Amino acid sequence: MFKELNPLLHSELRLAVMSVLLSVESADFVFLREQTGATAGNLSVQIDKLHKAGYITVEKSFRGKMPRTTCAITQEGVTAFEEYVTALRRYIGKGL
Amino acid sequence: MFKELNPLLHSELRLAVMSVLLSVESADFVFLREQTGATAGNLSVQIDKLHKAGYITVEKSFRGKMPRTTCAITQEGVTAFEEYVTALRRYIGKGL
DNA sequence: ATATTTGGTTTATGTTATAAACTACTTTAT
DNA sequence: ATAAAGTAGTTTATAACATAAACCAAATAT
Repeated sequence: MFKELNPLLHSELRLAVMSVLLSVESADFVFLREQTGATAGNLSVQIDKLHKAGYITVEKSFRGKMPRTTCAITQEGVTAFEEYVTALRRYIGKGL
Repeated sequence: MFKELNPLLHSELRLAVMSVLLSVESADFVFLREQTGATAGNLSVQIDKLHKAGYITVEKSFRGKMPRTTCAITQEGVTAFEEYVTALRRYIGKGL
């Protein structure tokens, strides 16, 4: 009856990160922190989990002398997100 | 940008329970266990949380000599669910 | 009589989310 | 030149959560 909700996506912050990345092509750490309102620590951890799952890419570079972390969603991430949304429908009904 | 997702509802099993209760008027423990596929222990705990939050009513009675637990969603529960779904929209976009 | 099933609850454990503390470095003010 | 403050994160400690396993009480089947 109820399909499992991908636990990697069923997390408020990770879901927010994916949501932002779906709409912007790529985003750096600071932008994600601002958009999601998360603390840097929490964001760092959740980015790592999404990265290890293969749902996002993470590139470290320098903007001038300052470090910079840039994230983007992968095709795998897009697919996983879509499947999550589909599964979620069962739970929340036609309402959404 | 992202509204908080009510943590009481942002749980796979509690969401499934609410989903069932939204569609059936009332349901007993066994029915909920069957529909959700949850273990009895987990279900017991989650029903308790939803009850304490005022989202569902829990009535204990006997069917013959066997105990029976019957649950139903409250108006408060319906409202909370609807708000959860609304908030969720922000995260999952038009996709759903 | 004893073993199994039913309908649960309680408790123990592993997982998760999160904040707080920390690292490393840069910029700005003195 | 040095100190103070800011930037961009990571690591770690803790609290909350989900879940399974163990348990209880009564009924039913063997």
